[in-house]
Amino acid sequence: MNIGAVAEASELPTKTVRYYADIGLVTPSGRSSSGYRVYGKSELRKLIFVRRARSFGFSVEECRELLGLYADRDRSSRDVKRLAVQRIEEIENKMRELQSLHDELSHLANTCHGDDRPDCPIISGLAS
Amino acid sequence: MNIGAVAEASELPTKTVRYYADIGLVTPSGRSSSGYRVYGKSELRKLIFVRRARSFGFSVEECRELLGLYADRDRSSRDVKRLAVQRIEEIENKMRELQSLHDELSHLANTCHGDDRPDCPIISGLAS
DNA sequence: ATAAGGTTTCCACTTACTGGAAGGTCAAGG
DNA sequence: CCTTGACCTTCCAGTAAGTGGAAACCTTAT
Repeated sequence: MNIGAVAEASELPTKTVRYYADIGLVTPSGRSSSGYRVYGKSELRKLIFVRRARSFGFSVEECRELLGLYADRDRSSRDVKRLAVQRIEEIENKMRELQSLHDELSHLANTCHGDDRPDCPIISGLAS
Repeated sequence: MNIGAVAEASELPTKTVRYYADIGLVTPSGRSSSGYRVYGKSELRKLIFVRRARSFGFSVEECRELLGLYADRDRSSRDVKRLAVQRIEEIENKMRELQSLHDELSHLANTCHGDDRPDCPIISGLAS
């Protein structure tokens, strides 16, 4: 598989696949005679894994760690669970923050008449 | 006020205040004879405004726009409300995403025994 | 043979700062 | 008067995770 094919199969932009190769996160299995990156099934699986893990909010470095655990099936699941639980807590914090942001902002927006008058509770709310 | 004072008063890092000056978001009212940035009450108000708007998720460029509206009290509140409503929708989208992320991830974490056994549903869940 | 499209490398740009180095300034204490 | 320490200046570099573009090479089809 060339980079375009593996990019499509993994649902990642070509640029991103190349970037992952550059940073050594998922390296191609080899190069063609003309220098094209060549990927196999196992790299494809890793790329899909990374895409999903990234969408779960794992950082690239965490993906690297996860990929290490993934590759080494002798590792305990404890390490993996630790990472996941940490992520869950971060997500919960982020959601709480967003909730209060949302509440404050919609309160302001609701009290704003949104017409041509210059008075705006959003502006004064932010300023106060 | 020197930069340290205005930074403390606005609850922003000095570096950030300097950065805002560099990008022309909040420029000091002048410079002292020795080249120190000098800030007045009006700049302090703007910095506080920006800090709050940033904490609401407005980008720096949106802050610039907001600051323009803020400065020009003849502007209608429609423009401001438009920005705010847009932000609220983005926040709601983000929260929905986070919610499904959270649900999926906690499902995986809950089914993971988290012991020394190498089998891990999180890993296989991400891989599938 | 040529055109289209895929691939290569390299470099710059993005967001919103943050850290650090080298050096100038200011106020207080000895 | 001198020094010390806190504060200030500019400039350079780096962060995360890519994205965009340019110039040139490769492959495939017509």
